Amino acid sequence: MADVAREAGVSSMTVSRVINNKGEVSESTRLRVLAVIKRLDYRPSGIARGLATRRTGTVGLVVPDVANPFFADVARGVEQVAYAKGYNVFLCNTEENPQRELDVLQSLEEKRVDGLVLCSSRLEDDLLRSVLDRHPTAVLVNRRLEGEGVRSVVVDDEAGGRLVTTMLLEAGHTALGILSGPTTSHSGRERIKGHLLALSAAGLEDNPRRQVSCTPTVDGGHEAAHLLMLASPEITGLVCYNDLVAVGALQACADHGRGVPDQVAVVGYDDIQLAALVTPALTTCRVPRMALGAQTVQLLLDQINGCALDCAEIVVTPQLVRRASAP
Amino acid sequence: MADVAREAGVSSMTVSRVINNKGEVSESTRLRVLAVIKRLDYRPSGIARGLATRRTGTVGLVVPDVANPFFADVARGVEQVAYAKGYNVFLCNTEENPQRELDVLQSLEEKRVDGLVLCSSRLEDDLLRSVLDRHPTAVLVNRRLEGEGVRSVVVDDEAGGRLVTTMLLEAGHTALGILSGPTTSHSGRERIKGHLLALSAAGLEDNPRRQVSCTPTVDGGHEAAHLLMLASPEITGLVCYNDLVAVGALQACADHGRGVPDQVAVVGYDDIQLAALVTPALTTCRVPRMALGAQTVQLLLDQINGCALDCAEIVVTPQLVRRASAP
DNA sequence: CTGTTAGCGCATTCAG
DNA sequence: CTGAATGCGCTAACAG
Repeated sequence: MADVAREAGVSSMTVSRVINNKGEVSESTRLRVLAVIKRLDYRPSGIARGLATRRTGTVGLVVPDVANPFFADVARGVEQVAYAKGYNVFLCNTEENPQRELDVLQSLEEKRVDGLVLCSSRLEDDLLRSVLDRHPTAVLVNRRLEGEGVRSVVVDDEAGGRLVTTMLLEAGHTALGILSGPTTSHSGRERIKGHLLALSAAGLEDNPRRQVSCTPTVDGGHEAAHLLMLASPEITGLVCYNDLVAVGALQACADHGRGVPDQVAVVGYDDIQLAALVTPALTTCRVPRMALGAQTVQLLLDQINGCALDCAEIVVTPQLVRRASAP
Repeated sequence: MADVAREAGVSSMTVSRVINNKGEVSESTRLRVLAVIKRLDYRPSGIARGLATRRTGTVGLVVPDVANPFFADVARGVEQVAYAKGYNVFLCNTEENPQRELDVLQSLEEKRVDGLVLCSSRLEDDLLRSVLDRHPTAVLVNRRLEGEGVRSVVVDDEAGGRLVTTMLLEAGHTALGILSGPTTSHSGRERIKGHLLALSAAGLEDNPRRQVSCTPTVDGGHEAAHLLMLASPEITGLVCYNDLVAVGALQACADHGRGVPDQVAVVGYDDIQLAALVTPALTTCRVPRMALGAQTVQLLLDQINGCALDCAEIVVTPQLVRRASAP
């Protein structure tokens, strides 16, 4: 920078002003400085600037695993708007390991990131709170934390569950089965809640015999659907925990000689790549993952830049993706 | 840091020494300093350190799109070893846009990254060379660049093509068809080369009638396989451009009433998630994507730290994944 | 509109 | 084994 200043016959302060478009600089000197910058191929040091301004133009993104398509999409959304706003993002995997999560959080602190997007933290409330206290600002994804202004962005799985069931109901189905996945899944329970809500909203009773849990795999869905159709042959619609389960259900329908969607409608959840590739293609429910990431950084950057939003929580609603396996 | 020094009754220099384990420090003072650091919850500023040492402990990872499973896996491998070595990684998407690639490369330069992993760069040779000149060190993935020491890590698709064909040959098949994908694909051409090499190594002649190009989709594979089986019914093995094409081939075999793998063996390429989920599960060829990322940063960090490796290029070889659709 | 002074928080170099 | 002086490259706060 000193070189630029000397070559342009000005002080380094003026160069700084030109670079940052701050303060008034006469058009003539600004052009002269710009020319020298170009000629010397000068790039300001973000490091030095960071030291002087205490803002680094970086955010940390902490995810369990980028190779998981869900977080990969979130990461893409995050990177996209960060780029648009002139920020760079540090990507950190925790591998579901709390110790590693603490490690990366500490290293991000040392890197002096301006903000943090923390996805599905595995840390306990108190620990998480104390770690977050050391960071300027943070937004949580898929996790809530009571207390001072830690904002969250969460997925409304109950709404998702309601969505798919309502659609089936509106298409005229009255006997619905649900392959509800592992009983331990929190989001799974939310979806069941939504399912039941939709049922009662339509004036239908819940029939426990039509609900069966299963492992969240193709085989799990296959077997569970088989049992369900045996026990309750009147069923004409199958709500599935996720797309893999739905693919299994498709296989079971084929075994039973029941056409999809004519005799049985099948609907999945997640909208993984596979969903569009099977035959018939799956109608399913997708959480807009990229948008989720995008909204999250948006919120974060707004907060960093003082545009205080008073919302403590954003909830993202899943969307129905209509394909061939159901109306 | 000054606080720590004062509290511990030493100079800041001594604090610096204990933090970095450099220079001799008496055990007693080191313990005292460590205690104060812990008590004050002190975290050294990577920014200040970076300004003083000209090393930031960061690397840039530039990919076309993290949401693409291939690059997501690479990213995971990169992050993994970077973490192990104490580095943080900046993730940047180019969205296949050369201008954006230039942008992120510039911003990474301003962030003063210690090194760069650049995947599938879309920049022309000269431009790429000039950009790379401004960076301390860089490793290219899936791209070569003649000239001074720019190292590359590339996938050996020819070997992959040879691998699958050789396996089929060794299983006793002598009449092989190949659904070779789009003629414009570079890696596709490499695989065909490998296929032909394997054929001639086994003393078999190339039969052009048994090769047909297709779009790299399920439908493309379906149609191409159909035509191939019609024209050359003697074929007992199908080598496919990728897993989607192979799934299409599976469908065509079903249409023709030919059992897989008994009457026709089918083999895919890539090992996408779908490959293990279809019936029969696909035998396929996988490039070890995470390992690719891991090896690449490894190479990069070795170079950064002066462990001069004289290899200019690492080539990663795909692996056979044996499942149900072929021996 | 422009320059000066000072310091961001640390590590390097040299003295003790 | 420890400390003092100096500078990394930039910007904030004032002065002109």
